[in-house]
Amino acid sequence: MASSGGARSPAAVVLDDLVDVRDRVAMLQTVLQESSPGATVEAGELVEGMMAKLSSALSAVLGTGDGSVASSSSGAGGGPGRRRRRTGAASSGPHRRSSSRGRMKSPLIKTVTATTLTDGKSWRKYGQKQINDSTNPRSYYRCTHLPDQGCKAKRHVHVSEANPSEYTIDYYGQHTCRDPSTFPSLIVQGAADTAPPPDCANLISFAPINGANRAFTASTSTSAFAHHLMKEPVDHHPMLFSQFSNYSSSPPAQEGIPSGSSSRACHERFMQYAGGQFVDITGRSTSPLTVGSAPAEYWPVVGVAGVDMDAGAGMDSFPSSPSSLGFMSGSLGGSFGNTVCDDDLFSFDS
DNA sequence: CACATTTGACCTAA
DNA sequence: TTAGGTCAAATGTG
Repeated sequence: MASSGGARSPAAVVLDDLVDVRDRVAMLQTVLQESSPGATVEAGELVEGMMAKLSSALSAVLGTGDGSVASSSSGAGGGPGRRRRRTGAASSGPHRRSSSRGRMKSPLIKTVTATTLTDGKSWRKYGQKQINDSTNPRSYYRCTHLPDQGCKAKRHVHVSEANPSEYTIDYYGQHTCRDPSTFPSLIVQGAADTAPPPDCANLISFAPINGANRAFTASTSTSAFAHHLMKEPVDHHPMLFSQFSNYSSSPPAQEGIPSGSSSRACHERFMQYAGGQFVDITGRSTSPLTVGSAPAEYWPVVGVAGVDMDAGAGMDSFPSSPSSLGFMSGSLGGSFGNTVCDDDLFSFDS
């Protein structure tokens, strides 16, 4: 990506990258259609999701998106102030909101199944609903930082019917907050230990947190990637510790686990973006129960480019807002560089 | 007291 | 009309 283009605007760079990725995905889709039908179904769904994601991103870049930035209603500017009287709310006019409720929601970013609800982010439950086709209720969470930072990330959680000990979590919207506990730490490391197969271009790999057994598993739609994404437990890298140790952390809130303690947040994410491909990403989280963080595809590229598109829900790992990627400052100018691979690398010399 | 969760009402898209 | 998603008062918890 912005290999040498210091002159190009970040948006342009991102746009090019997204277009490129989309094209690649399209090609992959074509290839898959020609391979075995069995594996194709899943992969096909994955590709569809990716394409949707890319389209969404492109729309955002082009300014044609749904304007997830239009935070007029979501309390970004400070949630308070909207009190709705229960009685006669709808008819009493003032409290009625036309488009700020209901189905206005961020696009689904990711669906994962996990044995714990801890994903490295701080969530606040705002509702629970018995869903028609499910025996278990669905719980609604939004980022704890919605009021103070306007973070619109949400997630829907419901107990897996197939396996009650697991949760199926749908992530919506991206985290724009700067929760220290989830502040991403990116590092490019040699792809040595977890080199994905060559056919896994644009692959992001997240290692399970702490090597703990509680790890996200791939969702139905992304299981194809799961194997690579959750590859292996990886130790945190000292250099990251030192580099980001200034961020304190607030432990992620989790169901049944009050977020009170505070500790350092050593959230680490490693990724490598080389030659237009994400080679490897590993992460570590602080919470003992934590699962790894991030569900697979967090589109770090978005963060790099600073495009505010809905990339990662539950985005524990890759806040896509430029602000939350401060340590990558300088990268926008195209100076991705000091890392292992070629021009499309994250810069850490903040 | 501050913040999180619960829960029924409200709202909107399908 | 219904189902899903959200709001916000009430309640719980540290």
